[in-house]
Amino acid sequence: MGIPERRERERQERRDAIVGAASRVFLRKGLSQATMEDIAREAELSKGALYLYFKNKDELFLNIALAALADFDELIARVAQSDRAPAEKVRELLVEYLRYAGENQSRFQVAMGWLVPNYSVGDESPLFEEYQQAVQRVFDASLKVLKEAVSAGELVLVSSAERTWLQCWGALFGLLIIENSRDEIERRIALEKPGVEGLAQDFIETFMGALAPAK
Amino acid sequence: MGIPERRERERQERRDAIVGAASRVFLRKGLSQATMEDIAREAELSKGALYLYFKNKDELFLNIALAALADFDELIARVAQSDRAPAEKVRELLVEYLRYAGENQSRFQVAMGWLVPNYSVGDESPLFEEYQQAVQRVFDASLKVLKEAVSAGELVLVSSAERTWLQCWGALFGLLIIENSRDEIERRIALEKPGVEGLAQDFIETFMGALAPAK
Amino acid sequence: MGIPERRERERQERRDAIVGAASRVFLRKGLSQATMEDIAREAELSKGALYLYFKNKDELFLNIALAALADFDELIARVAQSDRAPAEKVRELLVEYLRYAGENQSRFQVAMGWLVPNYSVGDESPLFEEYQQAVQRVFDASLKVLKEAVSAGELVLVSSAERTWLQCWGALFGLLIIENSRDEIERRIALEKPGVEGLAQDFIETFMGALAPAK
Amino acid sequence: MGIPERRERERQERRDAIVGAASRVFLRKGLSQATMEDIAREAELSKGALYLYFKNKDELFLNIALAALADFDELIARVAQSDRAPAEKVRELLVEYLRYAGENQSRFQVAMGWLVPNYSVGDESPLFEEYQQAVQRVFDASLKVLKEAVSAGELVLVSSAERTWLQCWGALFGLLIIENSRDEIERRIALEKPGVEGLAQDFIETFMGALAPAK
DNA sequence: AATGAATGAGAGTTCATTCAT
DNA sequence: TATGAATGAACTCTCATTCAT
Repeated sequence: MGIPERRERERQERRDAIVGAASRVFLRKGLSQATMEDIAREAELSKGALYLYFKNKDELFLNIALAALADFDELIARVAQSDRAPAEKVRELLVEYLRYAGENQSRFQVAMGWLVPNYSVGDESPLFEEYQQAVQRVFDASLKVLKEAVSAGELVLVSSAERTWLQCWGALFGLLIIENSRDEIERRIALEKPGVEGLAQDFIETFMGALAPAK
Repeated sequence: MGIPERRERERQERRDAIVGAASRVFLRKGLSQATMEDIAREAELSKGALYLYFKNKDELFLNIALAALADFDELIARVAQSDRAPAEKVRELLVEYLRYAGENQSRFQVAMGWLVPNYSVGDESPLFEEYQQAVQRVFDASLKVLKEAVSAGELVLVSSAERTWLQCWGALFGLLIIENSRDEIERRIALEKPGVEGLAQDFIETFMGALAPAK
Repeated sequence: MGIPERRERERQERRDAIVGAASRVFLRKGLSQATMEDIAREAELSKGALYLYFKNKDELFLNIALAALADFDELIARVAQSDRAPAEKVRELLVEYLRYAGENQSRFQVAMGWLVPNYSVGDESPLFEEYQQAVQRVFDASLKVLKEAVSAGELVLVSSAERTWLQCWGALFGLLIIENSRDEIERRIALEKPGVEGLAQDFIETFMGALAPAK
Repeated sequence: MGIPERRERERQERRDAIVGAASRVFLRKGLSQATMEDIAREAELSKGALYLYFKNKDELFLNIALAALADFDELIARVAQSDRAPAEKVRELLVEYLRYAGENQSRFQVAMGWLVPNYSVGDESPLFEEYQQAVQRVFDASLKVLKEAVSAGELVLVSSAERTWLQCWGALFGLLIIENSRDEIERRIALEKPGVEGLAQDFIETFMGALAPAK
């Protein structure tokens, strides 16, 4: 517990603080509208200080995305190794996914934000490839959970596992966007309570119901 | 059909051409990264000319969204007035919605883009209120179609019509985003054919199936 | 003499004005110390306007250098085609070179400035190759004039033509720098009149004298 | 030899090490493009430590120049006090000058760099006057060596001693720049071997030859 | 009505300098 | 004495908007 250790720990804390500040700002404004000035202010630092921790704006973004994807890796592994029945694992995976998205709104949205045109990042960064691989890895690992439930005969698909999974993921993605856009939506549509809350959660039931084999 | 009429007609045509050009550019680049220069070039006009037709970039954006919403008004009315069975109207509505989204990708994405943080526009524009009202109008009109099918006993819902409709709309929204982000996805995930195509289309069947009453 | 012609002419004039302003600033401050702001102010324009005429700072610099090198091309061709005796052409070339350097101090210094470490320009610009080739062309063309005088037996060299030429060029380069640095030098050394004026001119006589064959 | 003495000695050694590191960096990158970070890394120190020894970047620069000028003082004195013939002292001085320039490329370039616009330093520093005086002193001392050779009748000048000396110095300056810019030159001109090497050396012979009286 | 040159605020990024430790 | 994190001013470059023609 010497000085270098404390330095290193503080450095890591500061990095994390920046990542947190940046994801909040990215969530609020979107990648291209968020300025380094905004992020610095949110992190209560000077603009220049950001560059002591991240090479540039793209790498800051990619680090956030990678952090979320690393969390997914872990989440998926935890579910896969649990001792539930295969079909239960699928449900558990979806539930955990939503829980994570709810608890880490900003990080989650940033990680998934590339689906929207102007989020896209230049691919020159050396981190970009790492990021691509992480997306693939997460997709594959979660797909594997579904496939095992199918192999076990616990779920029945109408199309390929990949396509089914994409459909589920895409629908949840849309529903999460809507849940997260509550303010924007309420500025436009008057809704009865409970409004948009829990939409994605409900979808899981629909989805699992549709895959359960007729008894 | 005097000269002022022709003038006015030509002015409107030019406005439409700009709206078309702008939505293509917004689709390609996203709202904040599309420049007025880009739009002018796409419209084969000078930058300055854009300002003769639209007060600023925000109003240009809002006009696109309003154009799409006007198309929806028409589309919904057409379906509502058709002589199909109520439940069929719901299916028809969804199919038409997707068809429109496919045929007018750019206009559609722009109109729906406000759900995503970085698309959001300042709300100072006088057009903004008009836009809000249009969203509400479209939502209500389409919701009415669903409610009629429920009243007719042709569809059975587990939760409120509003909520069901939001769920359907949100899921389709996510799936359309994914279909439209094919390139970005393929940069990250290797997929077997047919990739992301038709995901939303398939979802309609799932959705309608879930609502059909047990016979 | 229509409007487009006038536009084009004005555009070219503006370009030239910027080139002039930029070379004055580059001369005063050096490439890396001169800011686009400085240049804009000198040209009585806004910063942004510079970018309407030149892609970036490097290309602005390279355009100046290329303009000077084009002048050299012409100058050398004019001397080479004159009907003087070969050795006289060499002297003429040097005299003209100095005259040009005197009359276009800033442009000349900028074109030659790359010999000094921090003038150096990134070599990514497509203009850079053109620039390299122009330097080579000027060097070769002027060297040819010297070689002809040698072939004609009018001059006698102790080492290779290339090396002799480099020596002459290098010495003149140093002397011109000193002449152009009069202010800096006078801040440091008290000199009798005429100070540093005409140093390079005098050197030509020394140089030509050293090459003339003993009779 | 108490503790304070050792302290002082160590401090001076550290200063010298920084001066050495800085001149290497200045040589590589030029004054304005060398960063304090670069210098600190080269000196294997932290950025902050540089400021314990030098007030700011300008003073660091001036210290390098002063160090070189002090070396020149010594060099000139050594030559002046040797027991050679006066004309030989002149040659010796030039040879030693080149030797020093070759062996201390970086220090030399920095000391002489003020002749080139972009090296120039603000003249607010209190060291600036000292620097000016040192330049004058070196120039006068070396000029005296030339004058003695002339008085002794061993050299014959066509113009004033001062002017002759400036001419020699300027030409050598140009040639040394060229020798030191080998890389930049080779990026632009294809030269036969030996390229630019020894150009200045050769010039000394030409120069001395031109001053030797006809026997 | 239309142009496109011009503006100027503000973006990302760098770096000399300061300062708590 | 030495560190290196932090600052903030200055840099290059972009772009929505204006305006003379």
